[in-house]
Amino acid sequence: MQDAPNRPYHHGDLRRTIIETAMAMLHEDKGWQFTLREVARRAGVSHAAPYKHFPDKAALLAEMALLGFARLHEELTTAKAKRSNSLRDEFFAIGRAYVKFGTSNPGLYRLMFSAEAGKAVDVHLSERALAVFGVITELLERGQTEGVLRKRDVRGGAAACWAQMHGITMLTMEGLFLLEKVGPDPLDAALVTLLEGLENQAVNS
Amino acid sequence: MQDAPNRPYHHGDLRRTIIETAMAMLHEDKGWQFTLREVARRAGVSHAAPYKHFPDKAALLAEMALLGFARLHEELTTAKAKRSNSLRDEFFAIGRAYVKFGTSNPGLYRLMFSAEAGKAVDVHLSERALAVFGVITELLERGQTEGVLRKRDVRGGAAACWAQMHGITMLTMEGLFLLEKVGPDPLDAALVTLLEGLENQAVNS
DNA sequence: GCTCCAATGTTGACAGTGTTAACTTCCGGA
DNA sequence: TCCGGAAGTTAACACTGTCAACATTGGAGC
Repeated sequence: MQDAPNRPYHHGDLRRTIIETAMAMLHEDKGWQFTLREVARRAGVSHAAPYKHFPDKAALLAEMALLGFARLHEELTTAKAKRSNSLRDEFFAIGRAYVKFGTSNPGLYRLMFSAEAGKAVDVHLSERALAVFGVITELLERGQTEGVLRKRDVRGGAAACWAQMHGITMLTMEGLFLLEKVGPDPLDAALVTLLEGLENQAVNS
Repeated sequence: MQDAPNRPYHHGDLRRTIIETAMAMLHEDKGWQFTLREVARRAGVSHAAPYKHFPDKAALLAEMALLGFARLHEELTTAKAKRSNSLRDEFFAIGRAYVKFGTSNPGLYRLMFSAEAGKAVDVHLSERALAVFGVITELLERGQTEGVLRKRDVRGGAAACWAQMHGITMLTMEGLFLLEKVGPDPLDAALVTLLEGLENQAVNS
């Protein structure tokens, strides 16, 4: 069932095909726009076929956004696993992985934070999106118990981290971090500043 | 010429009318989308009339984005002027003003950072956009010479500030700063964290 | 094994969009 | 006075998202 390659059913499992095709188009067209009809065309079905699987274009977008959060979460956790040394290393690893995800998939990242309808809130309250947020929260908690970070409402700190990473990612994606404006390595500069705002000043090696 | 109120010419000065109408629509429809034809309709002209003043819809958008940067710059400088006390106060005043601008004009703010075409870079290199960035840079420089902020490449610090404010603004606008996730006052928490990352730790009252 | 249902896919249509070309109107300078 | 060109209009083109009516077909129940 999950292996039959050709056309096991009527067409094959559309739904998956549609999502994959749409993802691919999101990747190539940097404009992060794609049309439902074009997706259908590439999938080799008629223009109305997608409506048998998604009530709406917005529904497809929402599903793709969820998928995006899953992938982002995955990348963050693998980045975190790779170096389990100091908290500082972990912090930078996660930060860079986050930004890299955005710059590697600008269309998808955009989608995740627009959602083209009042649905944004729904998507971000989903389990998968919260998992991403959880990675940050967890890191902060660990830092506080270790005494490396100053003790404070973790949620506020997480908000700061999230906003900072999101901001850096968006501005980088858009190509707005121009050398004249922002110096040679704005990403690291921003991460360092953020980290030092979180750190416990007493513990300074 | 610049005062004739009724219909001095063929219709009046479209161009301005078009921009104003589009701005108004951007304000009401939270979807930050508007159609050129609807703009023309409201302006009382035919749907092709705007093309005598703008080669493209993108051109209109770009012009509106520029206008947005001018307004943002204005708000930041007035916020800065109001309290010229400590640098810390000024910092918070500017930060809050920035975020407030975004949340009060979500459609416009979105537009300023999307620009719907490769034109984003052009817009952000414009004089007006750079002026906004200059407000931040200036603040940091002042802080460094006063010794309140630690000495470092100002451009990096400005990048951090910009990213942080942009991130906070976007997430707030989108309604993603949900209490459960992020605590009671994420805006202040983020600003405090940012500021303390910039501060000189020796000078701590 | 046959029958019928419901899921899946197709065709054709509708309203609406951005954009362009051909046409009309009309102001201001020669 | 006349006329060029700017400003506005109309009509069309190729699209889009969405929906209703129709066709196909795989599998559940007899």
